[in-house]
Amino acid sequence: MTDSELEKFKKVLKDENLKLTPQRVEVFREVCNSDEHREAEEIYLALRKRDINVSRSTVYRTMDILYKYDLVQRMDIGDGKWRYEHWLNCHQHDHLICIRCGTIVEFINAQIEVIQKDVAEKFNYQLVRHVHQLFGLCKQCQDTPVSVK
Amino acid sequence: MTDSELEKFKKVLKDENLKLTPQRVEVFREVCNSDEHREAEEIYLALRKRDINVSRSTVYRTMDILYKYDLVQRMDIGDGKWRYEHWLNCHQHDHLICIRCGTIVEFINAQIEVIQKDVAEKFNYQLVRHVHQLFGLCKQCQDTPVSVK
DNA sequence: GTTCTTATTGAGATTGAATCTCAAATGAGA
DNA sequence: TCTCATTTGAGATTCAATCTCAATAAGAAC
Repeated sequence: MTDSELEKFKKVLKDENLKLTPQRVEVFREVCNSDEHREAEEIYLALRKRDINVSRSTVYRTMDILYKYDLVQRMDIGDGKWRYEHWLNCHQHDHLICIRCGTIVEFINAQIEVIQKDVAEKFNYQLVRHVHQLFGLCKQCQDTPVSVK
Repeated sequence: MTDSELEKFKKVLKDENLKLTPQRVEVFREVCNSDEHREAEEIYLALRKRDINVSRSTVYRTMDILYKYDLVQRMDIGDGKWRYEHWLNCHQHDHLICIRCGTIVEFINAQIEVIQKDVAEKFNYQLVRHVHQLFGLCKQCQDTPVSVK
């Protein structure tokens, strides 16, 4: 987490009449300092591991704020849990997800964006956001035999 | 539900050593006779409305079977509930979803399929399935002012 | 620095979709 | 018709997420 990132967060809190608390800063720091796509629980555990005491409730609540004000992005891969990633550079991207090991890779494709706009226009929908996820087996999982117990 | 659809279902049950019960047939009939994208609970309530007594448990369990053997398709639009649609014609399609009224429209775009394959190949992923959802406002919701309470 | 007000925190309770449990009922092969 | 493994139904359980509320703390005013 750079100073400018922290400043951005402070500005959001100020603008929204939310208080700058050590807990909120620590949650934001934890999210900024990782490129993974993590669940709230994982972020909570990572904080505990660093001996930072923030309750589960506060992690969930802070993630809501970060998401609402576009400081994090979140995704749902169909298992009932939100995964969060920092959104500091804010470049739109989609995801490739390994169905065996769970590895998540980001990809960008300009063509698809154009087609999406065309499709929405064709159906008279005013496009707001999209979810585009490719599920498959990553190279490593293709090459690893499934263990039989 | 046509006779041939019922036969297909019977064949699946037979092949998988599952029993043909009236409850299973009624759940399958209910799903076949609607083009909506419904939750298990909605399917359960639709059955009750027709005075067909099938428990929630059985609806959930039957949907699992139908999904597993490709007799229905299901989707997750991020609200924690599976929506099911019959899969009798089995043509792959994606969805446009209105974020205000919930209307779901299907679309097909051959170009996107090609790009998806390219992306997966580029990252050495063996593509298995994908989720592609466009969220926005449908024409009617664009034209309807939001009521203020 | 002190006071005051209001937002925030933490712990545990609650929610809701989905799954699990187990006794009773039932399909379907012999 | 008999037998037995499968299925059903009702309620209990799971689990991520949200809610509740008393105690705590931020930060504005002085």
